[in-house]
Amino acid sequence: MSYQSIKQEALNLFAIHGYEGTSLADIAKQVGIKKQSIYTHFKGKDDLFMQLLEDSFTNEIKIEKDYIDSSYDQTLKEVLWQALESFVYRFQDDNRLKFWLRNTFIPPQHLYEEVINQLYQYIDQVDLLYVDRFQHAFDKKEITQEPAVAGMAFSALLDSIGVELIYGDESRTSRKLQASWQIFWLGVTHSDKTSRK
Amino acid sequence: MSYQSIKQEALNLFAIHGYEGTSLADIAKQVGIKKQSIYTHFKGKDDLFMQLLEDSFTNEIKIEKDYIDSSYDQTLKEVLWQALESFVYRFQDDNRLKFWLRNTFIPPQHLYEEVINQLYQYIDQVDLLYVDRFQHAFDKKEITQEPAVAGMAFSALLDSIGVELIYGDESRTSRKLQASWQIFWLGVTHSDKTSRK
DNA sequence: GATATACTGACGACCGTTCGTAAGGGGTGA
DNA sequence: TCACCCCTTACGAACGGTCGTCAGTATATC
Repeated sequence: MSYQSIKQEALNLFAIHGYEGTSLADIAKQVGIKKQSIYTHFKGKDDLFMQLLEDSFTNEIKIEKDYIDSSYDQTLKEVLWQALESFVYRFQDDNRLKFWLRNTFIPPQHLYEEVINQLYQYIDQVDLLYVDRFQHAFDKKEITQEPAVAGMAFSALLDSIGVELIYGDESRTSRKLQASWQIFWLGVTHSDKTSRK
Repeated sequence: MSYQSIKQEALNLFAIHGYEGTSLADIAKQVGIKKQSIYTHFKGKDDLFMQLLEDSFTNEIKIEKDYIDSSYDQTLKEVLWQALESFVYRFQDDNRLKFWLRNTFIPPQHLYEEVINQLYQYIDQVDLLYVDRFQHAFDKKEITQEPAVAGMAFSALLDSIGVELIYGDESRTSRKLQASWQIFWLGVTHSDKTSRK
């Protein structure tokens, strides 16, 4: 079924070259059809793009939710580190995450509203998941810093790894991940009571 | 002189809409001339873009260097916090930083090599500046973690703030900056003993 | 025959770029 | 002072391309 093929190839191309950098002719060529045939399955370029965005949104939310929900019997340290590792792995292995990151970061101008709307939904939902998980760890005295603060800092850590992944230098990504993680974990488990911001 | 005007307006547009999202006609319109007139001053779109990139590169390097060089009599904590604040301020105030971040993050495909080359030069030089500064602070026992690790972690912090700035939610940027900074500073000053400062 | 799918052909719009030309100012020599 | 040339700057017209899109048609399946 070329409906799926079109989606697959479009996802790959949009992930690498972005919306403006990918033409319908490029997509059709990858699938092995003519660009006009895309209109049999989609209303147009915007429709195709938005369907992919919604798919990715649903997919990313589900992955995060499943992972966090099934993580309450592990230690927070394990959970977070694995989350970081799987983030790196999925970025390199699967174009869906790359598509999501790239096109929410730099959306096509005329679809900005709709894209950013989905992005904010995603951020809110994921943040909620993490805050709950951090609260749980805080109650179990795994961390000493407030769950909201620790959650925000972890979210920032994920962002910075995303940046590094897009920049593309693997060894640098690895070093930065190691360093950030080390400092982060020391920070959230800090025990000096006299310390304040 | 419209040479400067073209540069100025092109910088603004490239910063907001990116390379592909900005046409020569758009730039010319902002300046108040026709698009053909741009060719009086520049070889073409690529030439204009690359000149802006080099300007921004030089500018960013100089700002960082001047700031770090003149910071050795302040405490590291002050220096880093001010660096973060001025990063946020400059991003919102001046399009040059926005241009630099956006177009090194997502460069036009056919200029990828040249752009990424400049970016790596920038990263290397800035990292060097920071590592030296962190080493200085380490020697003065302002931090407990290794300078290279602390520097990397701080660089990651900057990246994550950059992401948040581009996402555009101001209150969220502020909260994330606060949280990340708090965790970061606790992390780099972490000690096994529960000693007061 | 109805339906789903993919094609040919063509469209208007916009893209970056080139060419020839016109306007303006400054310096020069008569 | 004036006429001349040069050089910079800007523009109209047009080029070859690519873009997303649409209408009409052919083909295969059931």
